[in-house]
Amino acid sequence: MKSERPLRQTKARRVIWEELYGVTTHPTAEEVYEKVKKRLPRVSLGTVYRNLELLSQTGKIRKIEGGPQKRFDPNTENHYHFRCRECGRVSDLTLEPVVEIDRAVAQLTGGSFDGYHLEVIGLCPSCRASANRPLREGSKRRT
Amino acid sequence: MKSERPLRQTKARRVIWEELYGVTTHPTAEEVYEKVKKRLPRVSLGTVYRNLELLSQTGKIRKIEGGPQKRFDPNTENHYHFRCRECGRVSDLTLEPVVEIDRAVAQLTGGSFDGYHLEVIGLCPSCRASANRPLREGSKRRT
DNA sequence: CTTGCTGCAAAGGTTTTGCATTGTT
DNA sequence: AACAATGCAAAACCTTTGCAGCAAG
Repeated sequence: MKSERPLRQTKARRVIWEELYGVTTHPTAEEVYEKVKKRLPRVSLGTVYRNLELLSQTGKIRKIEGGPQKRFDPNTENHYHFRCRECGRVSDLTLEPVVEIDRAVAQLTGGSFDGYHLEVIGLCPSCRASANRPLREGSKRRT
Repeated sequence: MKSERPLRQTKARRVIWEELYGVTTHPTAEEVYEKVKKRLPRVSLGTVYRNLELLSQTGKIRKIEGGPQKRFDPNTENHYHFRCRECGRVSDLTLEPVVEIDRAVAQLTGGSFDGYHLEVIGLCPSCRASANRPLREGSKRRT
């Protein structure tokens, strides 16, 4: 059912993977691009997008949709996310998987589903702190 | 903390709400626009976007992010969604809220969060059916 | 009357894509 | 030598926004 591809090992691909591996910041494509560019100055944004897409299709990373930009997570294990409604940053919710979710979802879909995504929305500690100040300027930009 | 607005009752606003009320299809802004245009031919996409945003800010509808386009749901009660990885359509998962989720999330965030969204990814029955056919053509377009 | 709302169109931000060239296998 | 992958730039997509006129309160 699933055709396999050659998947050549190229410099760009390797560096993109290396820059993603181990980080817990869930960077956007743009952020990955900036990192990679420091090591491969001639890399293009398009290449970064193409590889992030490929990597997530082959299951090596996870694509996180839900905000204005897609984000990418090298951690493909079953875990949950917290998204700050103010700055847009995504962090991990490190709790052990709620077995009730898996059970309920499996029952509901008759067992046929690829996976699920649990995302909690709130104010991150940093933004909560600045929210208590008089706020001199509107905080609009998402980072 | 929350300033209230006048919120005038305009024709566009009312029709947008009426077209959304009661549907379970989680339409995109474009889809709402198409519906509304049949009753108000001069309505503009911008107006639809502005009102959908306003309606979700005032809590009358729910904004569903997660795909290439935002979708809108008149059902603001706590419920979960199923998204087809093929056609992109979103349907409701009608199970009673998994109390364990609320409990776990509350514990994890120290009780401070706005809400959460559980989205299951899989193949909808319709797309599963066509996936079993020889498939003459690639199915790319999201609807 | 006041000012929020609208239509229109232009701009904005993010992601995708066509094409000639380069790099892997 | 084949052909996947890249860089570059243009295009595609979805959403937001400025502005002048309209309309709800």
